[in-house]
Amino acid sequence: MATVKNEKASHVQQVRATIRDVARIAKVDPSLVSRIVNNDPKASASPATRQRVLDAVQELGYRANSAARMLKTARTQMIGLLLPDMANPMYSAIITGVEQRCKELGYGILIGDHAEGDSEKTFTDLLERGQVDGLLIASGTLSDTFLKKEILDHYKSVVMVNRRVKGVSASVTVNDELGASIAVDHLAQFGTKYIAGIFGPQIIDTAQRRRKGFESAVARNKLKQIVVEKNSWGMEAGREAGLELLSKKVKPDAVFASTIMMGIGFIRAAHELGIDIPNNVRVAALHDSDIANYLSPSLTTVHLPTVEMGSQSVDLLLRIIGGGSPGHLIVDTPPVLVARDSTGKPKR
Amino acid sequence: MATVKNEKASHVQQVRATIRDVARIAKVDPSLVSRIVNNDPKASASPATRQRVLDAVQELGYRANSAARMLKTARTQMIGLLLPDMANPMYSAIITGVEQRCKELGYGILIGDHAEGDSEKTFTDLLERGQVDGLLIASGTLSDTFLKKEILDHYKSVVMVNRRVKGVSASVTVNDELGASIAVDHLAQFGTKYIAGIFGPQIIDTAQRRRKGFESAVARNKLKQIVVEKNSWGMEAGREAGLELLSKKVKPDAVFASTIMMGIGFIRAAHELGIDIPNNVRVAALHDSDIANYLSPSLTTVHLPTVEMGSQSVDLLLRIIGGGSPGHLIVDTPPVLVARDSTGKPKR
DNA sequence: TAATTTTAGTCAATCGGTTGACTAACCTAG
DNA sequence: CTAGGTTAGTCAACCGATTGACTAAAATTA
Repeated sequence: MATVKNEKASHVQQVRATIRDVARIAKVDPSLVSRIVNNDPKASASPATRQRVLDAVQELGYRANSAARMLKTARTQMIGLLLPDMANPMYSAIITGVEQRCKELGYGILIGDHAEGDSEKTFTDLLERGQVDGLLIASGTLSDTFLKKEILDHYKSVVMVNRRVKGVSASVTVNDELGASIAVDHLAQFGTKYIAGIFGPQIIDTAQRRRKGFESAVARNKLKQIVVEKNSWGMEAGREAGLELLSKKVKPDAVFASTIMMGIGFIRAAHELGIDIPNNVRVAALHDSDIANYLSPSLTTVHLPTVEMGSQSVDLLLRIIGGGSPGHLIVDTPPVLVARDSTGKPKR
Repeated sequence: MATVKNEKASHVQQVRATIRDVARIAKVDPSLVSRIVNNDPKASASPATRQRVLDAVQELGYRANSAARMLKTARTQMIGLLLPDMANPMYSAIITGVEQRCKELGYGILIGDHAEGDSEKTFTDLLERGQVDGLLIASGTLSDTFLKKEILDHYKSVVMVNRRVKGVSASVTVNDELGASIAVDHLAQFGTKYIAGIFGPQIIDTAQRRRKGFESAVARNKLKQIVVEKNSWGMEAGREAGLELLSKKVKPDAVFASTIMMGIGFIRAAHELGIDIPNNVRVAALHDSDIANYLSPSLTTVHLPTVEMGSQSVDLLLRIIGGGSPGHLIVDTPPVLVARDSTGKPKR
C-alpha cells in the first residue's frame, strides 16, 4: 500500500488516501475520480484514463470516506433495525435476512434492541441522530399508538416487519394465516377432537391472523376448540397457557402454539405435570428453528419464511427511501410443515 | 417545531435545522453554538447568551448532523460488533451488554454477523468503510491467524471479547476457569465418581481455560474423568458428545458441558437414549440463559457475567480509541451457580 | 489613569466527496 | 472549410460542523 502525502500521523497509523490523492496519481481532477468510482453515467473518460484512475484507486487502497459522502449526499447508506429481543430465534432469523440483503447492497445496519421501557429513547436516538436512511421495525410488543405517533412525527422511511400497523404505510409479513392452518391440519390428522390454540396479544394483527387461520382450520376439520390469549409471546406465556390447559378436567388432545417460544413453554408445562407428549397431547408451533430439534420431545413446527421476510423488508425500505411507493408485502414463500416428535413422529 | 428558512422540500419532509439556523435565531456565530452544545471549555459565553442559544436549539429541535461532525472530527461515534451468530444466547447476552453501555455513551453499534465463509468480507466491510471507530470481535470460531492477520493489517482499535488472541493486545474475558470448577464442584456433591467434560475447540484459549478449571476441580474432588473435545460449540456438538458418552459401557455419572448449547444437546442425547437426567446422569453447563428453565429437565448452569463482559468491552474499546493503553481485562463479577433439575434439584 | 488580563465572542479555513455548469479539443457532416 | 455536436475532462460551489487564531470590549491591577 503506497504512502500518501499526508504524513501527519503516519507513524501511528496508516493514513487513508483521499480522492485527491487518487486524482493526483492518476493526473485527473477529483471530480472525475468521483464519477468513475461511482460509475456515474455522466463520467466521460477514455478507457485509458479510466484505467489509470482505477489503478490509482487500487494502488492506494482508496475507499471513499463515508462521512463526507453522507454529508454531501444526505444519504447514510445505513438502515436502522429495531428489535425487542435478539435472543428470540424468530428475530434472529429476521436479522439474518436483513443482514444478507444489506451486505449485498452495501448497506450497514444500526441495531437498536429495545428493552421494555426505553423503547422511546432507542427509537428517537436512531432516528434523530440522523444516521440511518430508514428504519425497519420488528416488534411484536410496541403499541400501535406509540408506533404511529413516533413514526408519523418523524416522517421517516419506515417498514414494519412481521406486523402491520394502521397509519404506517409499509409492511412485510408472512402468511401467518396459512401457517397456522397448516399446523392445525397436521394436528387434526391424529384423530384429534379437541384442540387448543395459544396466542399472543390480540391487539397485534399478527396474532389476529394466526388466530384466524387457526379457527378456520379448526372449523374445516370440525374440531372443538379452546383459545388462550396471552399478552406476551414468550416461553413463560406458553408455559402458563400449558399449565392452565393441562390442569383442566377436559384436556385438549392437541395444541397449537403460535410461536416456537410458546411451544417450548408448553412442552415444559407438560413435563412439569407429567403429561406425555405426544401420547397424551400433541403440539405444533409456528416458526422453525434449530432448537426445535433439540427439545425433548423435538417440536413439530411450521417453518415460516422469516429470513426472506427480513431480506424483502430491506428491498421495500430501500425502494421507499429511493422515492418509490410504500405498500404491504406478503412474502410468498409458502410455510412448510416440519413434523417432529411432538406430534407423534415415530420415536427415532 | 418551528420552521426553518430552507423550504426546499418542506412540503415533503421536515427539514432539519442546521447550526446556522440556530446561530441566526440566537444572534451569535455558528462557532459559538458549536462550542456551547458540545460544552467546549473554550466557550466563553455570558449566561444570557448561552441561554439564548439553548433556547434556539430547543425551539428548532436542533441536533448536530452526524455526518458533518464525523467528517470534521474523524470520529464516527460508532463501533462495530462482529459476531458469529446472534441466535446463541451467549452472544445475545454480550450484545445486550454492549448495547446498554453504548446507549449510555451515545455510541451506535454497527453489527456484523459473520456466517461461515464470508467472515473476511464482513470484516473488511466494517473496517474499510471507515464507519466505525473501533471493533469488538466476539467469535469463538474465527482462527487466530486470520484474526491476527486482518487485525494487524488494518491497524484499528480492536478488542476481543470472550477470547484472547496472541498478537491482539486487548481483550475482555470472564473467569471461565472458576466457572468450570464451580460446576464440577457442584456435580461432585452427589457422590459422583466418574465425570465427563465436553469442550469446544482446544485451539481457542477460552476452551483451554474451561478445561483447566474442569481438570483442577476434578483433581481436587478426586474424580475419574473423561474429556470429549468437539470442534464447535453448539447443540449438535453437545448431542454427539452425549451419544458417545452414553453409549459406552461405563458411563459417566456426571457431565460438565462447557456451553449451554452443548448442555441442551446433551440433554437431547440422553432423551434419545432413554437415559434419565438427573437419576442416571447429572449435567451442568456454563452460561446461564432463560431457556435453561424451560428445558426438560431444566438445566443447571453456572452464570457467567456475559452482559458485563459486553459492557466492559465497550469501555475498554473506547479507552483505546481515545488513545489509552490496551490490556487484558477479566470481568471480576464472580460466576454463580444456578442449580436446576438436571443436577437433581427436587422436582418442581 | 494607563497597562494588562479576562471575557465574550467572531472569522475563516478545513474535513473529503459530489455535482451542475462549463470548456477545449476533436469529429462529423454539409 | 466551417457550423454543430461529441467526447473528455475541469472548475468551483457546496454539504454542516469544528477549531485555532484573532479582536473588541470589559474588568482588573498597578
